[in-house]
Formats: sequence, C-alpha cells, structure tokens
Amino acid sequence: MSASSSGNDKRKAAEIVKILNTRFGEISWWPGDADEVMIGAILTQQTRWENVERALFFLKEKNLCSLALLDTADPSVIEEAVRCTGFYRVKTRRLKALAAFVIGTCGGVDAMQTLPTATIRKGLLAINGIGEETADSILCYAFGRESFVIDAYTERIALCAGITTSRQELKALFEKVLAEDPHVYHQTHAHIVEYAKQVCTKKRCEGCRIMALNE
DNA sequence: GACCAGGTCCTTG
DNA sequence: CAAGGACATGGT
Repeated sequence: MSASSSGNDKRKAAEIVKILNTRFGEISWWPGDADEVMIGAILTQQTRWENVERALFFLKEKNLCSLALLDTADPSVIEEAVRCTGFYRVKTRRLKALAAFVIGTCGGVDAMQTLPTATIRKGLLAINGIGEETADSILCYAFGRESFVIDAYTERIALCAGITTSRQELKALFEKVLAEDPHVYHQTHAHIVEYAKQVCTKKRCEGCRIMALNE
C-alpha cells in the first residue's frame, strides 16, 4: 500500500515539475547575494515578499544589508528597518542569531561553503527562529545546494495534485524526482510559488486541476 | 472589520 | 505528536 501510493506520488511530483516548467520556463526568482538571500529568508516568514523588498531597501539605506554589519548593529536600528515585515522584534532577534552563527561560529559565508550540506543544515536548524523552510531556502538559494524548499505553496500545489504526504516526505519526493542541479531546484520552487500566486491563490484551493493542465 | 501573508517557537492535552 | 496561541505589519 505505502509502496504503491509513494510510487504514485512520485509520478505526480514529476508531472508537476514538468507541467510548471512548460508553463513558466526560465524565471528570475530570489535575486541577490548570499547575505541578502539569508536576510530575506528570515524576513519573508509569514509575510508578503513586497514587504521584504522594502525592508531590504531600508537596510541598504542604513548600510546594514549584510550579516557582518547586522552582527554588530544596534537592534533598535534593525527593528526600525524591518518593521514593515511584521514580527519585527522576533525577526531582529533571528537576524542577530543568524549573523552570530554565520560570522562568529562559522567564520563567514566562504568558510561555510566548504562544509557539507547536512552540516550547514544542522547548524541552521539549531538557531532559534530558523526552521525547515528557512534553512532549506538558505541552502538552496544562498549556498546553491540541492535542498528542496517545502513551503505553504508547495504543500498547497501538492494537495491540488492529490499528494497528501507530510512535508518531510514531500521534500524527499521532490528530491528524488529533480535532476541534481541547483538551478533546477531554484526554478522548480519558483515555478510552484508563481503557480500558487497566479492560479491557486486561495489558501483552500478549490480545484485548480493542475494535473489536468497537461492534457 | 475579517482574513491572509514564501514560519517558528512554546505551551498544553 | 496535534492543536492552539504568540509574534505584528500591511494589503484586500
């Protein structure tokens, strides 16, 4: 039972990837250097990306848009810049924790790049305020690792396709299906988010019929 | 005014 | 482990 349904889920996941790639092709998503991606990964928690872009702009204005700078910055100044993303006190604390880890514990982004993906992931998850999605976003988009991001949109699209597994299984499923290429990981997750924003816009999707788009 | 947004942590049952 | 609340601003 579990073997056959997981095989079916795998086929569905592959289908989603193919359908969305045909629909959207090459798209630009989550631009910026590693520092900006990591900062954005924290700020985007439970918030629209447009608000994150404003916050990144404010951080740049204050010359604080890097983890090294955030590491030593006055928290109240950071709070002021990221207020528009909501949860601003919590997020400031999380940015500080991330900065301390990357700069202090790891000795910078370049030093981190020499570490295995699993090691970085474990380190990130140990930081208070960084969960699976934020860690995978950082691994995928800041460090170019093949760690697939499962977010609310991915879950929604999976559900539309009839896949009802846990987030953890969903992640493993896509990682089995995707080519071992960071760019493919970037694009696939970007496609899923685009599709969710454009088509499957409601939290409770009512039959967007993603699997029918290929007929 | 109600509801949601590219989550995560902490507390309870 | 699942469920519920807290964190908080901004857009529809």
